[in-house]
Amino acid sequence: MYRSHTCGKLRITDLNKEVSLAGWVQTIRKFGSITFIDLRDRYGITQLLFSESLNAELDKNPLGREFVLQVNGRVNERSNKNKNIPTGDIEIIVSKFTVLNKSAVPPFTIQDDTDGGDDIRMKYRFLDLRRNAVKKNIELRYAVSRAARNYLHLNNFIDIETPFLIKSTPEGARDFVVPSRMNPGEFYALPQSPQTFKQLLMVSGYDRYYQIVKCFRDEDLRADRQPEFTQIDCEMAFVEQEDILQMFEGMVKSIFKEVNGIEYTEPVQRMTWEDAMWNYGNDKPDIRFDMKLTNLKSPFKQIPEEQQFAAPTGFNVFDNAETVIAINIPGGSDYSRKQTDELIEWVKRPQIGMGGLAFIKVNTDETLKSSFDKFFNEEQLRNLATQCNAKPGDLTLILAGKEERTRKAISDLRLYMGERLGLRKPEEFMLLWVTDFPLFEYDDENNRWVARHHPFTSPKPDHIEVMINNDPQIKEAEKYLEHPYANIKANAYDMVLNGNEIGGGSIRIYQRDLQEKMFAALGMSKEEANHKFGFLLGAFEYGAPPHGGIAFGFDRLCAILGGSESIRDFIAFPKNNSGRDVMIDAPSIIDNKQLNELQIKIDVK
RNA sequence: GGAUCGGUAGUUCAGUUGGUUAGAAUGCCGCCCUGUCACGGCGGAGGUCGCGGGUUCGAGUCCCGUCCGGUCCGCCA
Repeated sequence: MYRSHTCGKLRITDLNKEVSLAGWVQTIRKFGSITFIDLRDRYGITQLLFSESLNAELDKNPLGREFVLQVNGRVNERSNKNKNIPTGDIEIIVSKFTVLNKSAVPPFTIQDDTDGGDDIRMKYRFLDLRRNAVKKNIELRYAVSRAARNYLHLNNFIDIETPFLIKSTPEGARDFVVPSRMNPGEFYALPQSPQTFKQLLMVSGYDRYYQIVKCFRDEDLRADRQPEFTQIDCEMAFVEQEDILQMFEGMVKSIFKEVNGIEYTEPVQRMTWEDAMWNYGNDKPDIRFDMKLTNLKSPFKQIPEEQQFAAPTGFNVFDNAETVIAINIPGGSDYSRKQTDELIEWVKRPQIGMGGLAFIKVNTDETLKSSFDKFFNEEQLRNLATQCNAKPGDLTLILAGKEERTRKAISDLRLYMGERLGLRKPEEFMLLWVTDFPLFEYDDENNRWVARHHPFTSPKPDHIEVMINNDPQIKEAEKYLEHPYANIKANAYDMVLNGNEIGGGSIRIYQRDLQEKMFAALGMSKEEANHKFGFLLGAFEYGAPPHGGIAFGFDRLCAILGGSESIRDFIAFPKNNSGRDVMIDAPSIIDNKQLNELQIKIDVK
């Protein structure tokens, strides 16, 4: 037996017990005739005391950090207690020790506050995982998984595995492909999600399915995006949108409670996509703080008469712009020239890409100062400020330009200012359902309409006719906002947590003819649709029930619950920005024998 | 595909206007220490300044290229 207890277990109540422990050497503190060693395992740290003959023996067999050590000894009360650790009242007086394995000097310190940078820690991820900071993330991930499974199990969902080697259907993201040796020249694709399989399971009568499952997308990465990532993938039959929203806000609340101890009792707020875009410039608004936008001019939506841009013409930046949007910063009037200049530089960065930023200060004495004073008289300025809800002491920021870019920029600016004002409190969690997404969006690059969510999403019943009766082909990309398709809404919904999309889903199409019309609307020929999705269309002929579902980004959810921006911290063995695993050095070249078997020739430029 | 920041000791970083022998902290090694827990004290070793080219009397520092890493845009749900 290697150990009777773990290194986190023993307390003052275990005094004088004969115990054995095994673990890794965290630190060695030598004092000539006695030596303290902190022994670490997954559960904690216990102090070992080597004295007299044992200490002499240590001198003959010097230990190092991260050596694997097994000891026998007696639990002793410390003369100087350490209040910082749970085992701090006791120590083990060692009577026998065995070095189970040596360790090379680790390239960085295995401590909460390590000296290692990201690069070296990823290369030696197996050592990084020994650190508390990483370990608690991995444990949190397991807690989230457990909470989700418990909830879903209690609600009659069953976990069914679906295949990883499937057919490539390049809609949306790029597929990872896998060559088939037995079928030369042919390839499997790794699933971007188990979408069609879970729909087939609904046809099969498994009316509540879930899976915590790896998905794969061959797209460029970010701090919150990995090529392989995990989803909590769910589907239900005989449900309407409302059933799904209820069921899954229940799940997320249950995860909050079990993982973070948060009682989220109030119902999750709802917002249509159009309102989200209009008021926040963003389809995943952070509603922990208000600061709604004031739309002064926009082709996106008809602005009601009473809210229309009251400012007169004369300032060409506003006059020439497609869109003018303002945001009011409470208490911002004391911003100095330097600070407003900084904001202007901030929006001019390539990532934001605006030409500039206009502002009006409403000073506490109600005098006005704007960056475009010379174009307007005081009354006009005051009207504009009032229209933006600016009160004495406020600063109103105004962006003008092309609709899409301006809306995105002001949304980014809103988040940036919220951050600066400390309104994005990390300890606060605010959920939101965004509903009624557009069914289609226009792909400028390929000049065609594509499914915003995916092609299995059902249109709002009122919009089916518009979809069927209009030709998707349009010639001028500029006109897409006026195309009837631009206004078709989907039975689709996203769950948003603190400005992050954590889940998204839809009520699906379950009739063959409507699904065929959907494919046609996306510019797919009958043959193409049959070739790609014939199995699904066929299944819909055999009693497909109404169904819908949702998928949660598991890694991201864990990261947010753990208070981190980066999902890499919550994945045991993540990949870097270029999709590489720097520890095992993948991907890598394969040898000619393998290539020959696959009948593949490499032609790298 | 694009933008941007970085690469100097095992590690994290500093290195001024281009100028003698490239520094600090930490880690590592040795000696001393009976109550430490970020132990302490003394001493020591440790560098192809990512790589290649250029400018210059002289390059860690300036220029060009390239590789690697971080962040973001495009892309992706």
